[in-house]
Parts: sequence; structure tokens; C-alpha cells
Amino acid sequence: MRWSSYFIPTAKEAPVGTEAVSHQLLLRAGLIHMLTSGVYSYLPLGLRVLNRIQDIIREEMNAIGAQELFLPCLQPLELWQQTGRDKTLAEVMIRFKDKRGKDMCLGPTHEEIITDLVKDFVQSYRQLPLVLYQIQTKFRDEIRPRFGIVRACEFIMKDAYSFDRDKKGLERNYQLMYGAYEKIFKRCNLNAIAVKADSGAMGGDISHEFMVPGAIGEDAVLICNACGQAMGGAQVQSLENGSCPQCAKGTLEKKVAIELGHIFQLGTKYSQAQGANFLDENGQQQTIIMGCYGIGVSRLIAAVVESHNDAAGIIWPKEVAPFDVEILPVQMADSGIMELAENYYQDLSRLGLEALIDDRDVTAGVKFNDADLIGIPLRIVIGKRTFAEGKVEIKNRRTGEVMKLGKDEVSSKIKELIEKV
RNA sequence: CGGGGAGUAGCGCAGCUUGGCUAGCGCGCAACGUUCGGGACGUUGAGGCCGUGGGUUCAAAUCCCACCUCCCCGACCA
Repeated sequence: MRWSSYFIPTAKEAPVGTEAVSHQLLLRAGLIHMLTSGVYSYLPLGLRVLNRIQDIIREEMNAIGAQELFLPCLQPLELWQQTGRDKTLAEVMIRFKDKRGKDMCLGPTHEEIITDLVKDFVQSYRQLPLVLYQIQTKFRDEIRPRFGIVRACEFIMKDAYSFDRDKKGLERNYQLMYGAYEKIFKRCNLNAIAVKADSGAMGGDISHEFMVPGAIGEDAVLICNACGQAMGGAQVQSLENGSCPQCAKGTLEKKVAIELGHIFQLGTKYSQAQGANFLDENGQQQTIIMGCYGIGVSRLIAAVVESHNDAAGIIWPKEVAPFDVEILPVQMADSGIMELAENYYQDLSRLGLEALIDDRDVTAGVKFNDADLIGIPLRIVIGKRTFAEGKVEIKNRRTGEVMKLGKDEVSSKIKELIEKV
């Protein structure tokens, strides 16, 4: 992409009232824009990051045999009345009547919808297990939206649902999801820790939350300073200032954290209420055993920025960066420099790399500062300082390290350099 | 919903206490010139229902009342 014609509205100052670093940087770097409280637009740069995170999630979900589908967010309230969650989720549910006066809502989550779907198509144990997932917009009229896209009223979630004939199958799928979640967060360069959690409005017995401790967050985790054991959920309250129940040696340190994902062994809460049954090999009717597994996809963007930034801006991990490389020609008036920049741009796209070339006619300082702000991991700086000697500079956004390369080596070595970022 | 703060140009702010003439400043934006490796400089210019509605007054950004919106702290959640 050419910066001059690409929509990246960067800002020097953070908008008033923003507190979280990730919120400020996402706004300043032109990734998101607020429409109203808790409702955000994703601008081209933000959408690129979102897409890369979604790609990672899809790969890991598909790898454990989950199948992607896409459910409606426009939903009849009667499905929610079957489980009673029209009442338990009443606070956050956005409800309205359609033209015929029918009660409708915008889906705050999708357990009822998927159970209704599966009920219609699964009749036999031969069709189980089944694991389905989607990446979808959820609507929750949050009591208090916070920290930009960390808690939004309209947000993107990956939600997966497992359907098994017995508890053993559920436990197996639960473990597979657990493993996939660890991989997803690791690939996003997030230091997530899994803690046992309360099931809350979802229901069921066992559940785990994946938390990333940091400067902000709406949750808290306790971490033992001796054995490293992490605890969350109800334990945060009950064990605060206590000694570690795991090793009995260390004390527990409280840290705020962002909840990235939550997995639940639901059991039969929904299948029973909605009549999702199957026949076993003896012709006996059984209730499907369910699990559900959520990741706050849009929230991950904020969590990554919260974990990877410095005073100058965002430092994208290469796995989720909106571009692989930024090409920064310093002297626009120098035709040799511009030609080389254009050649790199062509070469990189031939190599399958996403490059952003800053072809704006602005001073070097503006380009350097904006480059730091939007945080592309690797930067090729072409300027007269080194151009005359046939060299260009490669700068690592994270370390600040600058390497000089012969101008003809760049295209052949760039992939290797990106790998090492 | 309870408690606190704030709405003045695209963004950041001053002015309000003690009403008064054409509502200012910085950034950004447009044009021209000089600059050109870490947010350059000069000149000129465009851009405002001062959150909304009502009231007080000769006169309201400023005083009074009501409402709306946003942010921060609590309960909820990915």
C-alpha cells in the first residue's frame, strides 16, 4: 500500500478522556474510531490486524477439527425464553419488536441459537462429536463500556460449541480447545495464563479463563511469588492476602488482567432446556453434552497493544502486524531513492510480503514518528546518508537496532530478517 | 444505576468567577516561497447553531432551570 493514498489518520495527541495506553495508541495510530460510547469502527489498519488475528484463530480451530459456520445476530426472543436467559441476560440484551410485533434481540452470544440448529440436525450418536465455531459480532448493552475496544457494546467474538454423547467426549474437546487457546494466544505474543473460573451466566461446571496481566484490565488474578501458580475467579476474593494453597510457601500477588477467552463445560443446560437429544446404539434417547468456548477477538487487538508498546507507539509482533515491512524513502525529491523504494515495493509483493511505502511528501521527522507510532516490525529506510554508498538501513521497531545492507541484498534477505524480528 | 469530571473549529485547549464590541490560541487543513534524516519556517487563507431546549437581561460561551452526550471509579462479561 502507498501511504499517500491509504487511509491512516494518525494523530499527534491522544483524544481527551482516554486512559488506557492501548486505547490511546489505537486511536492515534488510526486503527479504530469511536462512533458512540462502546461502539467502534475499524479503519483499514485496524481491520488488517483484526484479519490477521482471525486467520490465526481459524487455523487453530480448524486444526482441532472445529468447523466454521455463521449464525444470525438477529434472533427471536422465544429461543432465549426456552432457557430463561431472556431474564438472566436482560441487562445486556438489546431487545426490540419487529414489524409484526414479535420480540427480537441482537445476539449477545449464541448458545441458544446453535443448540436450536443442532437439535434440528443431530438425531444419532453417529453424528457426534460435533464442534462448530464462528467469528461474529456480539451485541451487549454494557452497563459501562471501558478502555476502548476492551469492553465494547458491539464486539467481535470467536465462539465455539462442542456437542458430545458423553462427559468423556466433552472433556476431550475441552482439552483440545484449551490447547488451541494456548497456541492462539502464544502466536499473538500474549502471555496468557489460564485460571479456573466461575461459570456465571453461561452455566455448567468446569470453566477456565485465559487472562493476560498488564497495566489495565477489569479482572484480577493472583500469582504465587514462589511456585508461580495463578488463580482467578472467586479465589481472587477468598484468597487475597492469603498464602498459596498450592505450595503453601509463597504469597499471592494480585494483578489486574484482561480476560482474553473463557471456556466452559456446559453439560446439558441448553440441550435439556431446548430438547437437543440423540439416540444411542441401544435406541435410548440421550441428552447432548455441550461445551462452549469464547475468545474476544477485537479485544485481543487491545491486549496485544497493551502488551507491546513504548513511548513512541505500538510495537506489533510480526504475527499480527498490519504490514510486514514499511519502506521509508527519506528524500522524495531524489529520483534514485524513490526508484529504489518502488523497486523494493514491487520485489516484496512478489515475495508475498505486505509492504507499506511511505510516499507522502512530508518531512523525515513526520515519517519517522508516524512509523514508530503505527509500529510495523521492520523498516527499510532509504536516505541520502547511505544511498550514495549503495546502502540502505533496516530498522527493527522493537529493539531500535539499525542494520546497514547493500541495496541489492535487501530483497533476498528480507524474509530472513522478518523471521528474526 | 450510584459517585466524580467534562462538552467552545477535525484534534488539544483558553475565555465563564465579575454578562458587553468581530469568540481566541496551539496542532492539523489549503495556497505560495524557503526548507528537507527525528513531528521545519514565513506569508496568506478556509473552517464555529460556544452540546440541546427553555428562562433572566437592553445584551448570554459566560447567570438560572431542564435535558442530552462523553470520560473516570463500583456491580456484569469475551
